[in-house]
Amino acid sequence: MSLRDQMRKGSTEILILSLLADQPMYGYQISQELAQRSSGYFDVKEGLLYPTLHRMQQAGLLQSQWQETETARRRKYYALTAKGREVLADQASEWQEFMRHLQAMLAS
Amino acid sequence: MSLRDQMRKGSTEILILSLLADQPMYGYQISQELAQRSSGYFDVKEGLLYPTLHRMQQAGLLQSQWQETETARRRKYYALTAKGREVLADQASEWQEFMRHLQAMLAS
DNA sequence: TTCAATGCATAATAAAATTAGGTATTGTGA
DNA sequence: TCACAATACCTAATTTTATTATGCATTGAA
Repeated sequence: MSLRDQMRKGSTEILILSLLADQPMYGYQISQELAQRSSGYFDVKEGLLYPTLHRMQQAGLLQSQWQETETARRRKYYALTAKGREVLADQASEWQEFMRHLQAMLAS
Repeated sequence: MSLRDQMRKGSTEILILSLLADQPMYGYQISQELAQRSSGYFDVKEGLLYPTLHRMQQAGLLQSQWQETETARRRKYYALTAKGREVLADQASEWQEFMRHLQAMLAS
């Protein structure tokens, strides 16, 4: 595993939660948006994305809904639940705390 | 695994490298120093610490040396190698980049 | 008409964490 | 004195989260 891959461990959930706070999205769209908004930095592979979405739904953070498009291509849209919003707020402040501590350690 | 534990994934190496940049330390001291300097935030368990130190030495980032104390308690001191210093610089900037991107995603 | 892109998914494996144990010495309070 | 906490090293079994590699199906473009 590369250095960059390794340090991204654990950030997948907050990224997804953060994205979905804007609006519901489907899996493929989530991966595209993450890459686009980070200029390619965040690149969540499918083998990680879908299991993570399923796990988060199982945990009650997301709800999903199949939607048919005009072109008959099926998409499963995910949206934050109330619990998902709570967890987003919690995780965001936890990440801030983590980054603050890490910054301090790197600075000294 | 708790939320905090999860997000600390991948940060162990940079923390160790960063600490040892100051001075050589032995394993137990490393864990104590990390906890103390972060007011208890960073708490690297022994089951992670020692295998990590061994792996980093294997990778040529650290060199170690047994030292006997006046009380006959043995300590294995670890010090950064030249390669370890390079890797520290690399990882530090990678972490800065990661945090910058994550901040951006959380802000939007 | 083939091939890239879209869109979902799972399986096998790897890396890094956890908990739980083991060994041994030293310092301390009841 | 003597049990127990702290110091100091280590490994093993397991869990979590990542990777790569698949599979299936539809759509769009060269």
